[in-house]
Amino acid sequence: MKRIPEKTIISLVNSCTCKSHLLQVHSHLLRTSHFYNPTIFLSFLSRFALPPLRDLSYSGRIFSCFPEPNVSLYNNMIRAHSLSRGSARSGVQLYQELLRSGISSNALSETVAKDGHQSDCFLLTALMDFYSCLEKGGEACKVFDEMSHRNVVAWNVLISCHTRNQRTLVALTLFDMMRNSNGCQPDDVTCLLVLKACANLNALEFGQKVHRYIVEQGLHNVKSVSNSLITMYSRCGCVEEAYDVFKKMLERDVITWTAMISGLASNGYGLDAIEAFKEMQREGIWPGEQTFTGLLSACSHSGLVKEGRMFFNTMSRDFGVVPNIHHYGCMVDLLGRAGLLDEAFDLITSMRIKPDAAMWRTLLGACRIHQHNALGEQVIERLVELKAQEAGDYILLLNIYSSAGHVEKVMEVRKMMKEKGIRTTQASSTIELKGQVHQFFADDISHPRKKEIYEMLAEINQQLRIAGYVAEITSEVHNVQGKSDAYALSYHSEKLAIAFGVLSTPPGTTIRVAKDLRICLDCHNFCKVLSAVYNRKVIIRDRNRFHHFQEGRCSCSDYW
DNA sequence: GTAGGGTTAG
Repeated sequence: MKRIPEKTIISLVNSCTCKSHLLQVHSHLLRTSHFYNPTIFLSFLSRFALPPLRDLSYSGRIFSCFPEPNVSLYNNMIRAHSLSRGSARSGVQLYQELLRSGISSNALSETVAKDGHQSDCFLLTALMDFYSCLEKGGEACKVFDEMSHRNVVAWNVLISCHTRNQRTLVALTLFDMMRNSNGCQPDDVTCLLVLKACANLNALEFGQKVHRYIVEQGLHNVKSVSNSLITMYSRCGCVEEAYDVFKKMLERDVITWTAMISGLASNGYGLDAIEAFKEMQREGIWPGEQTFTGLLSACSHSGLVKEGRMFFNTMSRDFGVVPNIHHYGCMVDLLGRAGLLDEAFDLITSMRIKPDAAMWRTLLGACRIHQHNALGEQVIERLVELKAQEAGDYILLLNIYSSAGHVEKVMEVRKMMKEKGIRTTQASSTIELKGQVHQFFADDISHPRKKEIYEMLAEINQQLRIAGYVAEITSEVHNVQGKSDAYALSYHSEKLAIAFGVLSTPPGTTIRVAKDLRICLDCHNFCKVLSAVYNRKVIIRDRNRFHHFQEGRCSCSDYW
């Protein structure tokens, strides 16, 4: 067979527009050993990685067929991938190849420098994102520090790297740094990244600052920025502000509506969420999978069993959205809270999807509300089978036994936890004052104003007792290794944060507290009575659920 | 061309 010249093959490869043609050329090359020519090989890689094919997994696979890839080839592979969207994600596979071949990931930076690409901004940002995906934030920072020219995308990649790797506070700092620098200023993408960080941190004041910047820069007409604002305000418990942004938008898409519906849902405005869903259809916007997650969670948060059932049963028929694990989870939550535990259990066992740990945990929470010991034990067994049981699950089981008065069973679980070496995580509550975040743990004595805080808490307790508040200490167990529960109960982290809030804000100011675990029944009652006695709105966010306390009432249909 | 908005149940 006549050997085809290299040039011809490359132009042939470049003219291929579909995968099957490329594969034909590929098999011909393998037969003639042409494939192992690095230049031809690279043209192949690029062809697969770039539009219109953009098949990164395939280019990864043919790359791993190459018998002796050298560092330069790896570098070019990253480059080929960097020229396509989602490059860094497939870069993870590439990284594993690198490790197997004995080249360290840091060598990539060196390679890029050696090959004279250090001024290539696109390649370096792709490299940063690549490190970020590998959770190697330090390496990403290093690349950023050594970049001679940083454009706004490089900053955004850095910010996204920190938010992705649980360093949300750093993301906020970077926003300030960018604004104070002489170089590029935050753009729409920077704003939505930072707003997401604010939403996670419950950092309302910082979020408001970003909002002001958005208006100053005229970015408020960018749809994605407005969508992020809606989420930020909702996640900080400010539905009115979220609705305000929503109302002012000139054009709303499915994401806008979903953000608004979910915001209303998590803040306890179930009926408004359903109303918004109907309005959305009147405006001719077609709902998506996530719209239904928001809608069903609205029903579960507000105890709307009939409505939830109706949406769940018709979503697939009327809107073509097949229920996924989140939808089923919302239904289990909805039925469980309503006390329909058997129905919830049947729903889980009848699903075509395999239930995950979170699903069983939802049911376990319902067993705890309705004190259903037998089912609770069964659910724990399922979690053990999944090897997914966590401290929080045993605490729930403890509370199920404890409120049913099964002292022996409580001791049994405690013993089991000790034997298995299960450690509980310490809960904390945060409160933002003048842009500064204060964190409290249970029985915390580390705050500089601890004396005033404890005195204020004692005074609050006294006032609330007069109003009829009785500390509930029998049914709630929170910390197995801790001191006596009665002691720990009166100094829960949220109570300390609230006392600090009452102490340091003028009368009538809303108190906003974020808690990382769930609020207990006693603290819930405490907040209810406090909102009436002190005439203050109290908003507690525990995980993703909001509790709005006002005039002695809470927005939730049940206590959590 | 590289970054990027809605869900994730307790």
